[in-house]
Amino acid sequence: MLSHDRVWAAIDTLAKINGMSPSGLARRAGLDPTTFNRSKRIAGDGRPRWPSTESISKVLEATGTAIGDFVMLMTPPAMKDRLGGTAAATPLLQTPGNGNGFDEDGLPASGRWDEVPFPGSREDGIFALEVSGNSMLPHYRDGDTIIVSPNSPIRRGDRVVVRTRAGDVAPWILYRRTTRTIELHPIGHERTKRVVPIDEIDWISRITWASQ
Amino acid sequence: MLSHDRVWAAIDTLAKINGMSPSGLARRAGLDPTTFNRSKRIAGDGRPRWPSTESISKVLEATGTAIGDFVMLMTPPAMKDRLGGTAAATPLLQTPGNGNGFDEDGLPASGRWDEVPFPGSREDGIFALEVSGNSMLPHYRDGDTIIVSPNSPIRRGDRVVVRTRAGDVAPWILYRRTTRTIELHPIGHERTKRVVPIDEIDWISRITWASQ
DNA sequence: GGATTAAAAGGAATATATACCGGGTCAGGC
DNA sequence: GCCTGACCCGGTATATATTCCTTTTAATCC
Repeated sequence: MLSHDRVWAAIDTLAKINGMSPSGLARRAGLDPTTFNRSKRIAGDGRPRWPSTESISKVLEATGTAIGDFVMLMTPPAMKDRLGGTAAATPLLQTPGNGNGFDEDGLPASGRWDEVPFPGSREDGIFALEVSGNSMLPHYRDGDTIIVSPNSPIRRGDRVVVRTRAGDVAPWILYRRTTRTIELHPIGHERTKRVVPIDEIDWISRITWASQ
Repeated sequence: MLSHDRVWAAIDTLAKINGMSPSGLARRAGLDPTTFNRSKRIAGDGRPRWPSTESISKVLEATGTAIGDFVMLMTPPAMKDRLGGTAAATPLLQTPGNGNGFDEDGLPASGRWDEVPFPGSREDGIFALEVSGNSMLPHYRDGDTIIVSPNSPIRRGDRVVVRTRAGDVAPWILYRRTTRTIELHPIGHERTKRVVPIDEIDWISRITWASQ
């Protein structure tokens, strides 16, 4: 989905990546420098104000940013520093579930990440998680590596990694998705299914591969 | 980037996917049914008119569509590969079990192979198999891709692909290996374990990855 | 400290997208 | 044929984003 604050956050991040302020970014895109002012993001009556699609288009054009990259900026695990990155190794978080390894934006915090040889440039936003414990047998065994692709579209039945606002990071099977909640089924036998309100979800990313 | 006609094309496609017309989609999203009319997409003076970001957000919300899916709809060759990454091509055999497609060394013979985006050149010997049928649930589902690496060392407990002299190609779990026989356990519930004499084995290769 | 510059707030004017309205077209049902 | 409903066009009114302008704040340089 597309939320008001994330669109604006993505614009701020895009400006920062390109070494500009929001007003500088607007000017560079041929817009009025005040277009992205924080004071223009919420109307006087509290109603949220959105940037127009055309303004977003101009900003992408001006910075040479692909729409997919912009989506990454809106998606927390899609990190800003990946935009211009060149490295090809995939970050590996070895101890999922403890809520660490990610910064407050849900991005992998540097310093806590190892790397694993798997294709996928930083632009893809792909990262890896190492499974600890055997609670997800028979699907994943202790030590298995799962590859997470934040930009892959997610369909019902897909295996996903979910991070909650509480900081839990765990694999699930996405079952039912409504506008307010998502239903997650466990991978493996030891856990039970959950119905989680959307606002408690930090991010969801699809699991595309798993080591055997 | 984000172009005017692609945004509108994506809205049309999104409507069609959900079995609606553009006006029906607008109504469903709580917008005026004429919002997406073709007559509203270009102003009288020829100036392009864009849907607002808020309208796009409402449409995604109403159809339960992720922003990533919408981007895919905007991308002309709606990339079908669900890998989400850029990767080299790996030979893919789509109909395992027929005994063909491999040369006498057990490596993929050219001419009969499709390709799938996964890293690994033919020099690595890496190839892919597409799972047909659900006999290996819950491990592999119909359509899953498994990556086979003939040069990886094999240990007990590993998941392997075995080709017999009879020409069968199938995934197994390697269990016990003696000088004369190997014991193979099934992947999934529908099959039973086998003890196979070594001389009936054409080759064994380890499964290193599986698409999810 | 004073000058300069960039950034941002806040208000008014303008530009642009949406809502609303009436009418035309087309397909399906009676 | 006639009705109904969905869809779309074209015009006007309204809502909303942007522009333009002025003022304030903050950082930098002299």
